[in-house]
Amino acid sequence: MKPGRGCTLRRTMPELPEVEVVRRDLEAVLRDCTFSDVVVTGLRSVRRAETPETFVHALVGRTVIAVRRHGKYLLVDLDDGHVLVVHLRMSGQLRWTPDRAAPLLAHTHVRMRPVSGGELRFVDPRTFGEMYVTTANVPELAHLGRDPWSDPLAAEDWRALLRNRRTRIKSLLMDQRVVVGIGNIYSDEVLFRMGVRGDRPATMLKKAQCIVLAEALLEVFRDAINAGGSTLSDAQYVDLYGRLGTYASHHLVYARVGEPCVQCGATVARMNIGGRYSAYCPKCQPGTRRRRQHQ
DNA sequence: ACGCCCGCCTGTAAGC
DNA sequence: TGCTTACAGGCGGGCG
Repeated sequence: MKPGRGCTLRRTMPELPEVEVVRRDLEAVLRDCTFSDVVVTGLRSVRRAETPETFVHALVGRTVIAVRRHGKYLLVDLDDGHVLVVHLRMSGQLRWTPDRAAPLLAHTHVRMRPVSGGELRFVDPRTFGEMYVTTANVPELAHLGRDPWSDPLAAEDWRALLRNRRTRIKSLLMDQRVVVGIGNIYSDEVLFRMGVRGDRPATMLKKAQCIVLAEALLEVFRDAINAGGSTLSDAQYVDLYGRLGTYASHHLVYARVGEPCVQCGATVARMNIGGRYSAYCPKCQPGTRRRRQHQ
């Protein structure tokens, strides 16, 4: 029997705003640092490397030039032209401690030590996250689309992207080959502001809705970054220092299933789109012909 | 070529 | 109260 859970959508995985918050702190901490020592205890976190030693050797003695971000990927530029790529996926965290003797959190898989002291730790219970060192052009990320924060899309850009796309709009927003950084939380939040249900075909978006999309996405990202990102009840996402993000309290639909819509009072509902749950307001985000059968 | 769906994992909480 | 089990999620790869 299928359990009727009312409280889904409570998982936080870092999306663009959360990764940007981490990037800023990470750059402040790592810039001009030279790694003296790297300890790998979780093999899965460095699974792309031939061996853990390969990963370690690529980092030891290297100095960090800058820390960039593309979508949900962190890109740490090294002085030899290589790039340390970090993806937190579902449950990964980067944590900084000035004290190397500080107790390790459970699921600490990689520890990176700058000459100047302190320690950067990669913590990841589900081990979906990973890190690897690659060449400057980062071929692994060549298939990814534009970053809508560092390279914002205008309404016309969105129109061009959505044209002739039969994909459901939510799936398209979350398709990292099209634009990077948008996951379940921020796609739901933006779709609510657009007044569009996530299962509508992307190609059906009108010009006015594209204008809202362009504006709402930047506004939501800006507010989320300023709030330190979204941390939900699982407290899965925290920043480099373990601090929680407060943007979840500003969510209008995500993780609010069963609660009244802030705009119209209708009950926030959920639907499955491409195997992912989506929260939406049945009134503010009207569907097409189909009538809802229950409730 | 493009859409869709599985597998990877494990903490959590529903359900007994 | 305690045990079992379904489930969420991003992404890569395989399938249709």
